[in-house]
Amino acid sequence: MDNARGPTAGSPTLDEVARVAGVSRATASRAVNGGTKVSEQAQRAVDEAVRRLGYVPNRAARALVTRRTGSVAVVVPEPDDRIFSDPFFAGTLRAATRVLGEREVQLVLLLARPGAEEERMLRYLSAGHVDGALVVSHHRADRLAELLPDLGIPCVFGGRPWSGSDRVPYVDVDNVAGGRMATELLVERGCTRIGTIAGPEDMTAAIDRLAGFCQALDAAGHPTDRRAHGDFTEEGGRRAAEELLDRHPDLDGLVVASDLMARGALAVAAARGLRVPDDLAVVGYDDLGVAETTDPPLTTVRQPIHEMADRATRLLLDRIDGRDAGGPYRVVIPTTLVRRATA
Amino acid sequence: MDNARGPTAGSPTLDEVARVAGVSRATASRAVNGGTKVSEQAQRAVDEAVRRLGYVPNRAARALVTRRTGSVAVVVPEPDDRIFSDPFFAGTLRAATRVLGEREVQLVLLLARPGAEEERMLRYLSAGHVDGALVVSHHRADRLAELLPDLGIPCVFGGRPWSGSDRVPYVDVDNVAGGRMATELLVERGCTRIGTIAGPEDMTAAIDRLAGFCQALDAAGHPTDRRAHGDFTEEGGRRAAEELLDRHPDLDGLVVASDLMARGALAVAAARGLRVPDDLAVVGYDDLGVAETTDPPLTTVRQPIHEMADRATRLLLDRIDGRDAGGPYRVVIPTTLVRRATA
DNA sequence: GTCCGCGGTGGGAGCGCTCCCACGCGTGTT
DNA sequence: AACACGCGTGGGAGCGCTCCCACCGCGGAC
Repeated sequence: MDNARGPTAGSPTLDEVARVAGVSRATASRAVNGGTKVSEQAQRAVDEAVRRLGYVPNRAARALVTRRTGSVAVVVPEPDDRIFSDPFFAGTLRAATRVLGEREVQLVLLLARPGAEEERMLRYLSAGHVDGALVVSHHRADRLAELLPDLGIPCVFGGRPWSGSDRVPYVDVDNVAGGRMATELLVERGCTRIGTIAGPEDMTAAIDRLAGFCQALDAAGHPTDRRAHGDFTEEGGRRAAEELLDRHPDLDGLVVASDLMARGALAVAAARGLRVPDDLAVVGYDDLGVAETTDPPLTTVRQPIHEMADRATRLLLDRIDGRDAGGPYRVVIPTTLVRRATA
Repeated sequence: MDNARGPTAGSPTLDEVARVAGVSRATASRAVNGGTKVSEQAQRAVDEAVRRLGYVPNRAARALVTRRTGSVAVVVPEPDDRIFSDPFFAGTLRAATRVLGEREVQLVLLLARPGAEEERMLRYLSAGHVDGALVVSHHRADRLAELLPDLGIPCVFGGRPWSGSDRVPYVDVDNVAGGRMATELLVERGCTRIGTIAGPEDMTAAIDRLAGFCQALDAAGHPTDRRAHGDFTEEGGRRAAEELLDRHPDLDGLVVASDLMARGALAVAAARGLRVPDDLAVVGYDDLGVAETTDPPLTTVRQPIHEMADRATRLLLDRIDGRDAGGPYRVVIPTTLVRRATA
């Protein structure tokens, strides 16, 4: 890369590449863009020129004519700080970064609090500044899943959206099955008084896990009314556990909708002198780092969020490229049970 | 917004706006871009046309001629998942989003693990795909602060970089003062056997806090060798506290470099039957949500990270606009002590 | 030998925008 | 009365790229 170059001071253009390679600009363009219909000789000459000049295509110029920006938005409609500590979000962002990076696609982060910012976000998306949107939405409040399909921009949801899930493609973890598996483990273990610390009632993941819990208990003929709700934080899990154990001191099994909440519950159990798993068997949910470090190590349901986000991103890319564009599309990734010491 | 428009199916162009407003494209352009030298009448006509057509400027076309992309990168050189749970990072991202949103500047997120991805990131940054970079870097490992200034792209660091801090503008919290304040509080309280749980030795924030700790103890004539290191996590704090209390069972004051670690330490103290603050006074660091919910509520040093990130982003924008471009620039934001129950 | 077809090529238009420059007009200065 | 100068304006070039289309040469089919 010798930066001392021709007439213009800035970065080299395709014209310069063409001149150095001794071909026309059109041929240089073809060669640069994965050369079909380019002779081997021309291809080599262009490659060499690109290397020598340190040529990098000008994104803006390309976008102007192709009407593609080469960037996608990751949309987070509700960025209270909690979203960052949410491993679901973190994992999604990581996987998305990787997949998009492979394709040289930019990741534009759009955080918007409900209200004015939400509107600006919609305007932004409809203005064609990005080629597509990956939405990491969680709560009932936002109506994004209803609005986005009408904007005419390809989008995919990471996690089933609260409403509009029939109109919008999404990739989700099989939370119903996950909740069921966790509960069945306790049933098989011989627990008969099984409760749950569920997640917030306005999040689909929480609803689904609770549904799985109920399915399993119904099938076993156990009652399903031993529940408390937490907010997916450790502190929330602690509070919910206190409440639940106050109401049902005879609990012998506990399904907790997140590992963080399970850690809080474990602390409460310890404080009350309950031995885990002998007096109280506990199953968590996530397996994203926390479960291995609890005391005792937590038996839990593993969410393959990395795989999920990977799939979601690729699905989005496919839709942007016009593949798979037929109708809504959904992928549900199976969960697995990871047995450790608490059940 | 009537989308049934003239000849072209796509979004309206400036030409159409000009035609509808009855002015030339040049005048329309001036009016759209914060009209200097535009008559009030023309301005009104253009505004009206923009409104009626739902005109949104084409970013690519604008970028092509202005040589400005209207986007900046937030660079995270080391995205192990922990970065996401790091409140420092979360706060930075939030504040940056807000400031950039005001100016309609895109936030492009660049996560790169050391190695091949790092190189791609540098190539990306030097290719002019973004107008500037806000680097949220923490560890000693990355050499970004040394490499970035030579790339000819405006950049600002959030948090003092490990090396190259003389060449690069940054905004940081005054961690030395913070560590000193925390320690002085314990000294004033009458503690004489004061220890610290410091952060990782390869992070400037941790080093600085430790330096402040030593300053205060030196000034008071107390020894500074009662230390252990943690990794800023609760579990790490727990381990460090065990180690420190094993070595120095007579400790009566403890300065902890993060609230999360302090929470772990608090648990250890409780397990050992130490009353806080009577037997052991504890001061944390961060005050970003955790400190309020510990038991007892944690006295801590508040990091105004939001303000920090806000300043950093504005500084970056200034440099991009050519203001303040003279030499390295640094801002250090003061910390404040928040007294609660542990000291 | 003529003609078609096809792989490879170059010319040129044009994507939507900004900005330079020249122009016309009214006002103030000499 | 002649000139300078400001402001608001429009014409036009050109940013760097892709893609359409015409072209050229060569092989095979007739």
